[in-house]
Amino acid sequence: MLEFYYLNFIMNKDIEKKWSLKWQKAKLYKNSAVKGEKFYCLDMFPYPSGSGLHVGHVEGYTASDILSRFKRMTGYQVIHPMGWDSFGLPAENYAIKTGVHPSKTVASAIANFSSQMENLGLEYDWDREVKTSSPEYYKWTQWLFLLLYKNGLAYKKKAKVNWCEKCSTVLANEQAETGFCERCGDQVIQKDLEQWFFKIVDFIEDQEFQKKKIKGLLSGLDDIDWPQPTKTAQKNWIGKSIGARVNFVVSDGQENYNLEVFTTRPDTLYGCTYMAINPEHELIQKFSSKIKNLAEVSKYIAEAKKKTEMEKMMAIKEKTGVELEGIFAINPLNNKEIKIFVADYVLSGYGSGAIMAVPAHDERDYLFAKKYNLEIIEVISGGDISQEAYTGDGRLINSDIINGLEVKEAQEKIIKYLLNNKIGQADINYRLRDWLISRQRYWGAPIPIIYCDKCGEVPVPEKDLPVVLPEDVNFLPTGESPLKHSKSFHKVNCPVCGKPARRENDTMDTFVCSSWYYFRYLDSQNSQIFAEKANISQSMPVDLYIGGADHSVMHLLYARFIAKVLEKYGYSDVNEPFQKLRHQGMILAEDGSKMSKSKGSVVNPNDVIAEYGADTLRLYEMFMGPLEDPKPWNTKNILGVKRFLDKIEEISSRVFLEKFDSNKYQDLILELNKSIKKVGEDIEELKFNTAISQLMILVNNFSQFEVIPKEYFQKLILILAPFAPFIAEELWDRIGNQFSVHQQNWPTYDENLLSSTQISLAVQINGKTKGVIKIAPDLSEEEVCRIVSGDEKLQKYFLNDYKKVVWVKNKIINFIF
RNA sequence: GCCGAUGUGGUGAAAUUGGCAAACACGCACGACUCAAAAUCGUGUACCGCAAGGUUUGUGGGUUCAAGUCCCACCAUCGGCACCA
Repeated sequence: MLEFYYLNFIMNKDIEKKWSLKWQKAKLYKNSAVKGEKFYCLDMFPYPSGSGLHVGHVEGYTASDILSRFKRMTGYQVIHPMGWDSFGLPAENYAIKTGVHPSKTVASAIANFSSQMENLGLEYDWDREVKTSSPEYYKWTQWLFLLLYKNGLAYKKKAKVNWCEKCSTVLANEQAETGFCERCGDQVIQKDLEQWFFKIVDFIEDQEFQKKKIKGLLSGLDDIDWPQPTKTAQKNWIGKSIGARVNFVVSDGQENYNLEVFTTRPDTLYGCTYMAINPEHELIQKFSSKIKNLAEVSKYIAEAKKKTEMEKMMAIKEKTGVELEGIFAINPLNNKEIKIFVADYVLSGYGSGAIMAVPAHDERDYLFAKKYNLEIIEVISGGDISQEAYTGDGRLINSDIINGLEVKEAQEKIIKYLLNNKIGQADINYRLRDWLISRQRYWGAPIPIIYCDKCGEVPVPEKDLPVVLPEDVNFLPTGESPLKHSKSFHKVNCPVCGKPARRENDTMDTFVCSSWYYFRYLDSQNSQIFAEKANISQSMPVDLYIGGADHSVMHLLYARFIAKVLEKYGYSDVNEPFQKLRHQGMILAEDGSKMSKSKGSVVNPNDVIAEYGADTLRLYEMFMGPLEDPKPWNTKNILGVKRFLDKIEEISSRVFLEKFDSNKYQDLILELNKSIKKVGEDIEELKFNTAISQLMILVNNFSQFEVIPKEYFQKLILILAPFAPFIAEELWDRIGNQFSVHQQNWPTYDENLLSSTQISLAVQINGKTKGVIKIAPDLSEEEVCRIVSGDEKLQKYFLNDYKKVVWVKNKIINFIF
């Protein structure tokens, strides 16, 4: 008993510290010496925040850690790196609040994160570590920018951007979705600014370049093993619409103007009864002198501009607009004059910013037409347009040349007609826009462009990279880029003519930094190139990428885009960077809601480690449920896995070496073999919860024996090792084995033993299970029938003859009466 | 509104992918050890019933010898998107 307490005492902290020091010294996880197939296991690298690792990080990182360890034990050369997504707004905002320079807060956060990771026993290869805010890293982020720039994929244009007054910065569409700044919650307004864009739209479809076929962002999705919802989210985000462009003539009776509109329903063109343009459309300027009610129109436009996203959302049911009196449009099919409205339900960034409205067959146009008493012409039969718009299929009516056709045929015929008469053509539109990458912020990678009075926009020569982020910057937001006022930063001469020039003030979106980091891991020290192509060929693609579902769209889409750019220009030969992707589900508070600071329901992994130890935390999080499901935290349940580990430790004191009679251990041997198989298979499929329950069953088996042969116990320790690396190492040591358990091979199991074991077969009468019989595997139907009819308990069911037997070998026998 | 996911005991969950529903844990109850408590160990624990037996995977229908699993309709919860013509 005394010994037992002693064991418990030295568990946890002491052994954890002891072994992690030893592991570090031994550089256990460097795989350079190992032969065998590569396995690239990638975690989404964290943003090193001041609050440290979250239990959600622990979940994903433990999962990849278990798999990496298992893969290494089964002979793979595992690449399992970690790094820091250390540029970005949070560090800068924190700096603004406290006055402490971001480089300092980031450095201490990284120190904290890495020590937490070490405490958790995560086996990263720290020689590969990258930090996006270090000049050695962002040099290559800038190089990447230049690669895109040189190939016409990075360009500058004036654009309406989402602007947050409080943060004094441009926000990506994704960061301003609600109409309020994602970071500070302030209202987002629209502002016209010169901005840098990456041409992501060019990579939506497949392309050919120098006889190479580059698969696009859409078709590439077919080749990868990702959660279907994530693929669908990407597809929807890209938002491909197939339709036609139609030429409308806009006129005031004298002067004509050609206006093309995009539609997915060219078949409904005869039902077009008005046209609507967005409030910023150039048509208004063009005809300003001809619009009779210009004052009213201007007022509407001004109001529309002021609308918050919130009000716009409310307006989904209540459409507004103003007719442009004095001008009209002509439907090119029937030359009918139709009214033109300015309406804010028409988006400026999509298509040409103008629509042909078909109230009978479009819900939005229907609402608008009802409100303003506009004509509604039914052109597709099948609905009741006195009640609502009909968007389904049917035969065309009131449509001259396409009357009687089905929707699909009508579309084809109309497109042909448009083309023949030069009034339109087939067209495709995407919801995805080019990627706005400039930020008027300090804590990011500077955009490597120089402006010269004489030579204009000049890219920084590659030899001058990195363009170092200056330290002498007042990073308090002023409405302009903080870099604008750094003297040292702008002390530069034009690389072309040598005259004094100025640098670009903007920095890059942090998503640019995180779009290529998985390449850098493969050659993190290289100062000549972002990553040697040979290294890339050898190690890419990533075999498993684990990270939160919150990155389903942005990060993953941008990373795929950049990978495709690198492939196109010959720097890599992978098209899809992440072969398999899995998300860890969100860990919720005990009551099933999101963990929140204000409610005080956030669980700090440090506390759990302090109380129960790292192995317990790892095991608990993996035992909670399926990796991908959202799961509520339950402090009580931690005890279950804690007891399980204590039990193993207790058993270890009963391990002995002497000769033994294996016949006494038949059941244990069988369970051990079963477990080696099942745990291995479950890890491979990321089903850690069931792997652990099998380990528990096995341990319960062990605990029934007074004395336990070392041979068996050490196999248990081996299959436990990926889950609970500290305790496994400690017990491996205690039973007298050489350091380290983490350098051993995964044990093998006896397939013959498993397949020759008796199985239990369900016996059903009329489809209901009435009993179970134990039989040898692979018995025939006749033999099983004989056994069943001889079975005492089942005999009573066989008073009459049965009509039919359903026999599924090794599974079930069903007698139908 | 649209898209997606989920729904199984008091709780977290499992179910070889159409073949014994509730494995493994938590909790609870009772018992052992203890002066006592904690810890630990043992037994029980889906529901109804003393039992034989019957019922049960959000609801209603269907396919099948057999449905938690497949099909149809509906309901609830969670997550994402926001007028993309």
